[in-house]
Amino acid sequence: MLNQNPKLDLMFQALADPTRRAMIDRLSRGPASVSELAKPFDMSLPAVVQHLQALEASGLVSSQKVGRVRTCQIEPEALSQAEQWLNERRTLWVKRLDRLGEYLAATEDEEEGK
Amino acid sequence: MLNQNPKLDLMFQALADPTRRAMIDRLSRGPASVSELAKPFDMSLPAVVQHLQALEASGLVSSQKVGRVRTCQIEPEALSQAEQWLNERRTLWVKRLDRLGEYLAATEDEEEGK
DNA sequence: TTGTTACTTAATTTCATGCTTAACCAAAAT
DNA sequence: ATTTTGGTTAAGCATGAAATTAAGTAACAA
Repeated sequence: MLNQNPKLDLMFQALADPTRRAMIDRLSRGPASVSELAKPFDMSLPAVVQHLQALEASGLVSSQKVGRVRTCQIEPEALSQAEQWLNERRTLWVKRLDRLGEYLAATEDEEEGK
Repeated sequence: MLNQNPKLDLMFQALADPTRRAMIDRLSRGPASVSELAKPFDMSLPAVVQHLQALEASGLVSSQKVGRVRTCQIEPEALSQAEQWLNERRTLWVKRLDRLGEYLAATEDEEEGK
């Protein structure tokens, strides 16, 4: 079938979870360690790390370990890809609506011209 | 802490499936009936309808039934909401990076001035 | 060197998702 | 009136995702 883009699957899947969106929200304000990221959540650390793995697998977040601390940050380019997918479809639709509107306006003018 | 916006859960969840994205892609080119939407997929009709229900539950797609034909279309406002969520976080991050860049440039100037 | 911090890995349980077939309904067509 | 078309409902099944606890490792601190 059309449009096999498995990276988008992983991105939107990652974004579907409120915990993971909250993590992205936190990271949009600056980098954070795993335990900083975990702090707001009432959830075990391994659970948080699994969410983080989903975010990294999707490419939305990256991380490096220095000493024993893993620091995470947003990958804006990946966010942008998801954003663009949505934007392209939406504007296609909207432009179609615009053309339809113009057509209707034109045919109304014809009616008036009779 | 959690779940400020459950509608976003449903939207991103809906977008995570390639079949459903292909449906949105199709609908971005204009409205379609259920069986038109189903045609490209090697999948039973009930399966297609279930995907459609996920799209409608999320608000990304709406439909009306006339006679025995259900016609579906995109809800651009919903697409836009998902788009905005991504855009806000990304631009927050990017602006932060810009400020950091300016700061670094400024401290380098100081070094040079010594 | 001993303990604490900051994760990491593994095993398990529970619940949701995506798909199927079968049966059903109601509008159109013949 | 009967059949076909377009869609709906229901039940069941296989898979995968989200969480848990328990146990382990490696860095750093006392």
